[in-house]
Amino acid sequence: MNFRGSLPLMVLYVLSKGSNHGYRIAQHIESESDGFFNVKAGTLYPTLHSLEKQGVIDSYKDVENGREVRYYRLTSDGKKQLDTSLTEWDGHVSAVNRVLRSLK
Amino acid sequence: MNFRGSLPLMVLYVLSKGSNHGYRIAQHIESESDGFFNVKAGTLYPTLHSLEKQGVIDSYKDVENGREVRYYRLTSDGKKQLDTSLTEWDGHVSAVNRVLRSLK
DNA sequence: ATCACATAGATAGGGTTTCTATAGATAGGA
DNA sequence: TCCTATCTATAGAAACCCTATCTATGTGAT
Repeated sequence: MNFRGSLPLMVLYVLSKGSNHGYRIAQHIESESDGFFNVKAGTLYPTLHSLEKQGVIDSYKDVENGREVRYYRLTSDGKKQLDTSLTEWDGHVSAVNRVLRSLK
Repeated sequence: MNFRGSLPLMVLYVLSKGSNHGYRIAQHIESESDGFFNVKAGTLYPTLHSLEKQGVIDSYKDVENGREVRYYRLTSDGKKQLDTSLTEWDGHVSAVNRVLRSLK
């Protein structure tokens, strides 16, 4: 798929709009990107575990349609991290685009 | 530095404007990105070697100011690859941005 | 009732990318 | 002569992301 490091950023962003569980986060990223991203379970869950380990998200179990699911929630560190990551993403995109417009 | 996979794209782009040697490619990317990117030798040369192995660039030795330097040149496969990579980069950026504008 | 599919979560193992660190050589200016 | 900029290169490791595989439950169709 090649997320180029943008998956954690998108996950943090989605969670900043409300706690959610893995499967739904993946679906949301897929639908909002118009199918550009295909978030596989094997990519998503290690990413969620890593973000939790970093302390930018935490999790709790809840019941959804009679089934136990794990909800993820942005921590206050996660909010700061999201701001930083958004700025870094914009900086990266505009830097690449400057190079790709050079030498015209 | 975290190039997020954009270094090969920028290298191919720079070479599409004319053959060049490693050190100059790095300098160009650094200056045109206004210093956002710091292209270390240990990142650049493995990338160049990898692109050459893929056949999208080739190289030859030349003399520059009385010194032997290795020039890199885009192959015809490299031109196609550059087009593909540019399209993919634009697609990726707009897909991420769609997700980052969602749930507003 | 049972079969298929969507939902939900997880890990193993590997490949690619990028990093830091290190090495070596030459040209030009002080 | 020595220092700095130029120029190329590899080793080793960390980070990131992939595919593949596994388990389990709820729901709708047949």
